[in-house]
Amino acid sequence: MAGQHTIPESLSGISAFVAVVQAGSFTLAAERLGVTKSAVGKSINRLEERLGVKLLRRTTRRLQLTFDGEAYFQACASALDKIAEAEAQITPYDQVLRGRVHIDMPMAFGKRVLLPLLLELAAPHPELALTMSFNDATVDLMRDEADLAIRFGQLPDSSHLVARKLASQERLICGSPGYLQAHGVPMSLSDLNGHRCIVGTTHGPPQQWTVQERGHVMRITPPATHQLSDGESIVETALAGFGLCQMPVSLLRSHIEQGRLVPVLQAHSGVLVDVHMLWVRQATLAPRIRYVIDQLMAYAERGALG
Amino acid sequence: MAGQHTIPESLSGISAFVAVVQAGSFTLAAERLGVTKSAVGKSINRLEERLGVKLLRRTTRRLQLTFDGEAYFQACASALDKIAEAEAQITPYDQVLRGRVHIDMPMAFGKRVLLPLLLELAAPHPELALTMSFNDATVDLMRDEADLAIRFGQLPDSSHLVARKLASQERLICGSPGYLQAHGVPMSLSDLNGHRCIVGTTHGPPQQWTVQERGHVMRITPPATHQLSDGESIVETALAGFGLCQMPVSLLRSHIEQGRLVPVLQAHSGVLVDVHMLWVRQATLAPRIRYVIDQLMAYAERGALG
DNA sequence: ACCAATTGTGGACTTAATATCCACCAATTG
DNA sequence: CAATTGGTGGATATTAAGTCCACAATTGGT
Repeated sequence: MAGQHTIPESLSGISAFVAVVQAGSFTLAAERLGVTKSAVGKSINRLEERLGVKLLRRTTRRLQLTFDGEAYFQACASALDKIAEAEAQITPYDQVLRGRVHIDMPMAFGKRVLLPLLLELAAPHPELALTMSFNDATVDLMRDEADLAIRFGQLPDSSHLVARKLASQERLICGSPGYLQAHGVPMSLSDLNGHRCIVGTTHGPPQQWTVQERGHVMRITPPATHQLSDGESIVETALAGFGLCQMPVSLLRSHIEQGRLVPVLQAHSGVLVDVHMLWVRQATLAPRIRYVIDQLMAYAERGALG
Repeated sequence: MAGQHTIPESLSGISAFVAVVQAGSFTLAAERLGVTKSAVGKSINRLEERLGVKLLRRTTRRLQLTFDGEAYFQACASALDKIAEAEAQITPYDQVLRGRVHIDMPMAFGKRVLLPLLLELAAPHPELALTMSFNDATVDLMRDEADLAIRFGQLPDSSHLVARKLASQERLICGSPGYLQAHGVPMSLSDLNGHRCIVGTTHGPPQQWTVQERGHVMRITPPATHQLSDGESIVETALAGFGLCQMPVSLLRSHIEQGRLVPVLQAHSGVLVDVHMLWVRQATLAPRIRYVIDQLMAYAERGALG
């Protein structure tokens, strides 16, 4: 975002300078930094020369900041402070990641897409244990129930949650060839009223479908022949020829490729729904959780969740 | 003030890291930093190794910050920004200081004490010209009248002025031997009522004297036989035997040492008055002014203004 | 008032960090 | 499918930084 002007010419000497001011003497500063006083002196000389001003007035017994030194010190000290704080917050990955991470996922997407990836990322760390729960409830406050949640669609925006987008999924409306032969292929959204539709339940996958008409995204309520609380079962039901369903493309792709399901109303689908990863905002996240987050982000970047 | 925890282990690699994130690629960052991409890569590897976490996910074509990298970058970028800003504010002393600096000083103190020092500090810089004006007015708003003012006593606290203490001066009450022989030596503060006193004027040196009684500092108004607007003339008048005066010790020392003036009421004097240097707060002070400030502070530190 | 201790400086040398140069691999693009 | 672009890694070179002295200056103790 910002240009390159935000990078100082060099940072060498700054540590020494701040240390000296804080210590009040070259000798003590040198001790704290674990170098000789000579080294400290030269560092500061170099810094002063680079900046073109004197920073410290040295009178053998007492150190005093010059006019410029004062201002420069204020800036540097608080800057270093900030960096030190950031470094302190970083808990290095243990050589061995250990412990348990609980991930809560949508039923179908979780089993089909995420589960193999999670097993793969955990494999190199024998002491890393995973708890994977499958849950299609759109709202899950994960009160100590999970470390990580993956959710489709719009998010409950609460300030104590962190959300990261993993991918965008297209939702498709489709039905089995047998069903479409028997009931006809819908050509417009209003045609849906003559169809059998398989939808979710109140606390499970959405009961409404998201579609677009001439670029406008809208939600419609199709005639709900069957209601199911489990996304995977919805697909199964559609496969068995009991009606149309709208589901993320990742759950349908293999079936479509093998001709067991046929997309319909393609002009009205193509609406993207985001997949997010959520976790509770906290000062320091356990390394094992950070690891899982990072790896999932890496998979997402590679398009493995598409 | 603060401990040594405020200094990060090392700053090396941080510039490179921030540059890479801002540039969005190793190659572009390397170009901006004026080094090879290899160097940048290694810098960041070292940094990651030191911190024990990966900061960047490198996928050959696209860079992405890791969880830790994100947090670390925020801290580092704003820290470097602050340092860069501080460095930008520093105008290096020109090799040759040039221009004019106007210093306004108390009459007597300025002529006796400051003038030689100012001439001395200006000597190495042939192109540095000084304007020195002498003024005993206690309040001087120096509206473009001077770059620097030196003042005794309490300050007009205005937020757009910067004040730096140069020294503490003792004020002594004294009279000439002749006067004291004629009028007697005062032994208590109340004795002053029977004496002839030489004081300042409303817009010149103080009309009141500052004394202490059993540790309490108080201001008294002595019977003002003569009023003079010029501190130096006050001393002259006392020397001539016309009464007692209270003046800073630096203006009296030589006279006392030579026996031309004798301190009285020593138990009640010894009240310190601070000497301050004042200038108008501004973002960037001209180097020549900063130089004069710094040098005067240096003299003060050495006790040359005592 | 002096001696001793402490503190910053500077020069010659040494060490260690860091950059370069090159070849290589991986991913994208026309 | 070459050609181009972007990151990595090893061997080598270079430069930056630190050490180790001896020294000068200042101060505190007795």
